Amino acid sequence: MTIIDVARAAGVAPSTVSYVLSGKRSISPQTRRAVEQSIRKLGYHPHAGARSLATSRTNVLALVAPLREDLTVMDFVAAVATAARNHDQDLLLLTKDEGPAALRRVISSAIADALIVMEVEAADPRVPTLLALDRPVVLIGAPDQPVDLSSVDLDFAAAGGRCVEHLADLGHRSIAMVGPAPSVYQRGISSAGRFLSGLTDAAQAHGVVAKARPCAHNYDAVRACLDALLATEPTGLVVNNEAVLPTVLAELHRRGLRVPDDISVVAVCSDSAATSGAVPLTTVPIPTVELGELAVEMIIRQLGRDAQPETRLLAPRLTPRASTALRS
Amino acid sequence: MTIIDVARAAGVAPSTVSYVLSGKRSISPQTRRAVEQSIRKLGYHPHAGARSLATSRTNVLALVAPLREDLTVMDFVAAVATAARNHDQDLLLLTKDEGPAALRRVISSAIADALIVMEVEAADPRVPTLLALDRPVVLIGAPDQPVDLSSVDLDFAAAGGRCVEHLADLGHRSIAMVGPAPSVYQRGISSAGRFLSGLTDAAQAHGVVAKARPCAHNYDAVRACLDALLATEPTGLVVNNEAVLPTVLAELHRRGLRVPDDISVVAVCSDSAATSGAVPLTTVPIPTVELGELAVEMIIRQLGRDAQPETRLLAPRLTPRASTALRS
DNA sequence: CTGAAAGCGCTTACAG
DNA sequence: CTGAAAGCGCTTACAG
Repeated sequence: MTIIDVARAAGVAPSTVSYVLSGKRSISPQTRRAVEQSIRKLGYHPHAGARSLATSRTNVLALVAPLREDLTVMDFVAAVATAARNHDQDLLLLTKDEGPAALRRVISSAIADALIVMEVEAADPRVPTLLALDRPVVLIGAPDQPVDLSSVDLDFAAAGGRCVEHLADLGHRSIAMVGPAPSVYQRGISSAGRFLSGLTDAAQAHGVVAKARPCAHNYDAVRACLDALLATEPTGLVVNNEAVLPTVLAELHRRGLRVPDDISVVAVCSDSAATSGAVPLTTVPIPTVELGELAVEMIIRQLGRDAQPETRLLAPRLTPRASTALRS
Repeated sequence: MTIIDVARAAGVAPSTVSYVLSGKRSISPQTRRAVEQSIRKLGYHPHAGARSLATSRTNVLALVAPLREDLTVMDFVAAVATAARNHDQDLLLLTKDEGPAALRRVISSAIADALIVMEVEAADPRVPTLLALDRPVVLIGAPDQPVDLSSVDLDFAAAGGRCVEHLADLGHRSIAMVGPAPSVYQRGISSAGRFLSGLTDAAQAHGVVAKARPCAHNYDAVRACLDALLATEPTGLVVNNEAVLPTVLAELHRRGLRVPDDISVVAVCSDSAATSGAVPLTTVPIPTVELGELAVEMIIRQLGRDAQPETRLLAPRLTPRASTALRS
């Protein structure tokens, strides 16, 4: 089933079929109709390899994702996959631990046209490769030190600030934050640091006392973290660590702290995590759908003409729910 | 950077480079060395499209996944991606909601060689397409009515039985089960039904009273479900619904039921969910890594010679932890 | 508005 | 053990 079969069935030359498909030159209505009918009747799909050989374009985007158990990562993968299809691109999935060689391979072999890379760390060994590739690249998650690559991210500094502002508006004067695992800070995932400094700055600006701690993903770490944070009896708690969120809430309950009566809680998490517990949580969601769509749009734009690297930070939005209340 | 450049650099014919790469004929050690050196020096990667055009093989596997917020789905995607790379295949990611047309497109366009499809439902519209494609297909999750396609899955009937057996061994005589959402049963995801009947059969065999309820993913549903299940004061609880697990545990605590003192809990969930709360949970994990590896192996085998469709159900393993104890 | 043909970069019979 | 050449199925200048 090739373009020649379609051409024969429609009584035209193969090149005409090609032009009907690409729309790159004007075709008489009758010819177009005949060709389109043959295509449909024969169920013709052009051979991707042949097309890629002729055009040096694959219409495949590669997404490099850290494939761990993490709902936010899952959300991003889903968002990028959907956005890619909306732009007539297929999505190749690469795992983070394949390293720089996989990026070279996929581009040099013309398996994909461009790369979307999640969670690029400070001093990430993939950055030099990404730059050398000289292909469209968009990072999801702005890196610590700015590199000469495009990226999209939530404005985590503003998000940290927004959480403080919300609690301050409700009269809270002492707040605490459960952060990501220490390893996240160490690896230089900048969102963690930016959230923290946004929170700290806003606390200062609002005259609020703020205390922050990282928190690893296990029960003992959660207990130790809360022991430290609750010592000064904060009335507001910010949780920027979706993995430990259920455990944090369970632990507050165990300690006799009612939400929001004794302590207000605002979390950075997905909507489904926010609404599955007894108390619906006030959240600043990570806009994965918008970020995925934006990343794909930027890649597509770069595939057209070569654009300058740009960084787009989306403004956070806070969804108030029942877990935050006026300080009693 | 083509095979001709490599050939020139090594002083051989392009076909020789090809044969060095494929190992399909014997090459003198000197020639081989020269070619391999040129390949490395030039950083040569064969053009995937050209290769696919010449061989009608892409070395790409397509995975059709339901991209919702679900850690088990994430685990499967990660497992299949890793297994694919271990077999020198790349992974194209398709979403479940693209439907049958996407399957035809990907195969007819020679974008991928074979399909791994998750969560095929009873009367799934994709099944006829999958059969008509006449390409290697492996389902992850055995469908309700057996179809003429290969599949891999956990033996959910045995898993349900294993949970009962474990609780019965500990002296429990009345148990309850929190099942997946009603919609899951309705859609005919067979794992839910098979788990339930395995549990029911084993209960009968062990002289245990068992009560089961589906449970949607929100707080009210969890409360209603537990209201119904706890009315008869079971001493053992089986949770086959990872999404509501934290909420179920929180709700038990709220009702003053201590785990495992008042009620033993065994869950079907990932290890990370099992160990993040106050009480480490006895679990029957879904062996996503093994299933993903198995699915890829079966696909690769089918790509070689055409094999008969086969269904492989992996035996469940139960990991005892602190959430189950002798009935007091 | 349409066609004939070169060329994209591989693989693999065919030949030696 | 190695090479020259046909062919895979497209696209796109070139020509009319």
